[in-house]
Amino acid sequence: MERFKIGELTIEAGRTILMQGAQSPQFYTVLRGQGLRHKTLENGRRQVISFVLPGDLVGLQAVVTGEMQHSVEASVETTLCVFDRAGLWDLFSNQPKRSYSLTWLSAVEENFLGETLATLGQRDASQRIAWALVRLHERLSALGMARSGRVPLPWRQQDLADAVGLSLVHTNKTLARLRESGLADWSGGGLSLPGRRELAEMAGIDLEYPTQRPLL
Amino acid sequence: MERFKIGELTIEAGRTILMQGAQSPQFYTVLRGQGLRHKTLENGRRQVISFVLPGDLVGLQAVVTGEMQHSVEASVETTLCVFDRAGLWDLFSNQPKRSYSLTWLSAVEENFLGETLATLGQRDASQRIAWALVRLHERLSALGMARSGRVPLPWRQQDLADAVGLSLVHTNKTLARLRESGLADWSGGGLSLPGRRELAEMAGIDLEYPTQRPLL
DNA sequence: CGCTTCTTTGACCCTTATCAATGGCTGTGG
DNA sequence: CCACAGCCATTGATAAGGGTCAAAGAAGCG
Repeated sequence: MERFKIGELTIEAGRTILMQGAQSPQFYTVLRGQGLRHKTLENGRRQVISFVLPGDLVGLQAVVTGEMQHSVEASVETTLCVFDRAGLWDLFSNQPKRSYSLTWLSAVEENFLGETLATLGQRDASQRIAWALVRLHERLSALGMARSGRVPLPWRQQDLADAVGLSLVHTNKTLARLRESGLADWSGGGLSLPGRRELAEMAGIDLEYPTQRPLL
Repeated sequence: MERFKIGELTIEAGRTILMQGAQSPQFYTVLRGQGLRHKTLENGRRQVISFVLPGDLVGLQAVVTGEMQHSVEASVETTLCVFDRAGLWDLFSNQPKRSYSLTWLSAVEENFLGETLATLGQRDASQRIAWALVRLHERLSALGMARSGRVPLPWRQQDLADAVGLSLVHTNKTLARLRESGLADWSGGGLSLPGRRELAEMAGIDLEYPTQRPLL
């Protein structure tokens, strides 16, 4: 793999990694950090497509499609592993295992987007929030980023709102309700879920589903 | 490619191709026909993930992830090209070009899901409907399935409603408004868009974006 | 020709968006 | 060290978009 790796890149918090509309000669893998993908519509509204965590692939779209259809930004300082567009072809030619992993990642991501779609399309406000919190907590825990049940959640309420398709105000009020009922505590950039089970049930999530991801 | 192709499979209208929760030793490519992917939630509600058209890949998810997270059904008689799970590995080992196409397809699909997400999250009812109609018309036309501007749309209003996250009733009323204003005419299983430009503008779609797809 | 499935329409109301302010925290400069 | 600016969270009031319910047409089908 080292052969295809050009180098590492560290991006400071708040900076854009890839811009919607941009072409990119490179794509990345996240080594450390957290970020988000988002898309800006013509009407000025913003949709957060997904939250980006270590192990995620970023920018393959631009390499393959020619142009990014969404932006990716770092929410905290983030370190990326850089690969070259040209290397991608080498990869497919000489590293069937690795290219398979790549497709694997794509398929899992696609799968997750399908679930997100179902959430936006068919669940009400509290279910959406519960769903997002449980999934985030789950993924971050699986990455070993939990410290006594608390995982880092460096995003703003506005980001979550844009992710689940709710207004900031309503997101805030829904979060407040969850906090009061002792199910979820998101504060100071950290999240813990004392009522993980209840939240999962509320959102209609099957907890026994450990969606694994391969590393490149 | 023929080496990996096991055979062809024809499914009659209304039948399920792949069931949510099922494992599948095969995956498919659509040769002819139309269908839809949908996901059923615990609360009984249904989300249509996407509409399936010729050239689409179906069931790669089950091969890669182990289990389908959504169902796929044929809306009209549909012919599939069948590939074997084992063949997939051969493909990656010996056909870099083809495996690249596979990833390509995945990436494009992922991209499209992102746009769908933005639609459900950030657009109102008429924008969603307009978006869906324009996109469907666009893809079907690109596939050469248009006859004097009219493309086959064999789905029910309920399917469209479940795709864009609206109720059947509201979808119906929104469609009625579009019909009265002469922008779109969906009837008798066919769709024509006299007001394609206006609809695209209403939905905030960039029409100059011909999302191409490779064939396997 | 009766049955089922799908579309259409009207009435009512609930969830969520929007608007508008206030409060809290942090960093910066005087 | 305090005042001020900026960003984000919080809260209340009001309104609207879309959901739900219910029932009546249409249309395909055995």
